[in-house]
Amino acid sequence: MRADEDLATAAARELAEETGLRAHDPGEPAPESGNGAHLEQLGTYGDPKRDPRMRVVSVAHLALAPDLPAPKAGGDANSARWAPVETFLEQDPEGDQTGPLAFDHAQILADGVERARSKIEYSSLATAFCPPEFTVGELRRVYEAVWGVALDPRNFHRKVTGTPGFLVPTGGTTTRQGGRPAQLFRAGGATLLNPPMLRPEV
Amino acid sequence: MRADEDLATAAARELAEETGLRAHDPGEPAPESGNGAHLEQLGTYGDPKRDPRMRVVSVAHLALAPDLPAPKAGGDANSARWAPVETFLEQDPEGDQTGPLAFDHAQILADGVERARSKIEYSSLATAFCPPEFTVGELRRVYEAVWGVALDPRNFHRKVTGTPGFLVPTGGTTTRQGGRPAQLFRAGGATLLNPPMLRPEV
DNA sequence: GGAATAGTGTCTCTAAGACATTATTTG
DNA sequence: CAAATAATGTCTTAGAGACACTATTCC
Repeated sequence: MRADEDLATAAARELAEETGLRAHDPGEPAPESGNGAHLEQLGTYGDPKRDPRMRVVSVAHLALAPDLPAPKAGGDANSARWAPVETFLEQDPEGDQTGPLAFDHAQILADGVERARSKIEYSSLATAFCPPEFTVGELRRVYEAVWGVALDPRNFHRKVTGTPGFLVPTGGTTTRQGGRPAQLFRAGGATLLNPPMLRPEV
Repeated sequence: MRADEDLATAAARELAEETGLRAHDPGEPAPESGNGAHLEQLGTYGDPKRDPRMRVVSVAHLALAPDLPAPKAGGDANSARWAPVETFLEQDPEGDQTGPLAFDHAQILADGVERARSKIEYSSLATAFCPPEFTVGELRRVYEAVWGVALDPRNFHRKVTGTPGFLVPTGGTTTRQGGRPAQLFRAGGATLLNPPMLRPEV
């Protein structure tokens, strides 16, 4: 953090420096220009033994974004890259604790994934994973990817288009390959979904 | 924080020093002995201007407890006392920002209240406001107090007793003044309510 | 008996889950 | 036409909201 920075400002700056993603303020919808990432504070990790070298207190943040520009080398993280979360969250069959992430970062990542899974149930935040204009099918694939389940396309369509303020039709349609064109939507003003979209029980 | 303390440990120690409340680990049910407070991290506040005197980053915690022992003077907070949240969250009709709490503490308190209101929807955490054994009516009054609404006693009874793992009858009954004795329950093992108990829309 | 509180039952309506069908494009 | 994807419709059932009634205590 710099001397004149808020926590969220510092997180947005670091995110931009290492990934090129520009974050917009939470609560506001994604900007028209696209590439705007939703950024929110996740939690603070301060166990005195989490980094054996020295006492470090980390304020973790979670970003949701539709597009992933090539990460920029340099800055704090020379080896920044994108990877699926499963790469780092697989249960180690041996049971030992040597995962691919340092310190408690696997726990932080798991907390972030759970936050995302939980938040898209009760909010319209899944649209943060979509470009400014998107189809119902694209939004459904966001839910399916985040939750790791398959959803019924017909019930999903009925649910999201029936929730007031969730989706606003732009009038446009997609040109696709081998299929009926889909209506385009953008995120509506609603931030809280009522009733929520509960993930199916396992 | 002390050099060997986790964030939660330090918060629990400060809470005990100033209020006498003993916190138990989150995830675990309240201890039999009673007086155990649920404690969880709320969020971290680090705006460089939040305290004009110096740069302070505060990790706020939220505690839920059934009993409120007399706060102990001494320690950091000489004037510790219990008060209803409304005392500090009333909207100032004048519109100026001079509330009774210092710095951004009104915002932190508002965030904590919203966290509590939201969490008792999807979890069995409302039992943290109850003593080890309690009645359905007591649990209902917790919901009514936290949400600030009136709930239908009959629908509430049906809902909470019908949710598996939420309540476990102890067999005992209360002795009351002028009314049918109520069954006593303790918190069951379930932590997540499915389906959730959604607060009524306003 | 009357007041007070606890607990059960019934009806209605919303919404989710399962599933069939129609619509519109490309090749 | 076949294949692919989008969109709408129907039926069933779980569960929330509204409301009436019965049960058990103290006064």
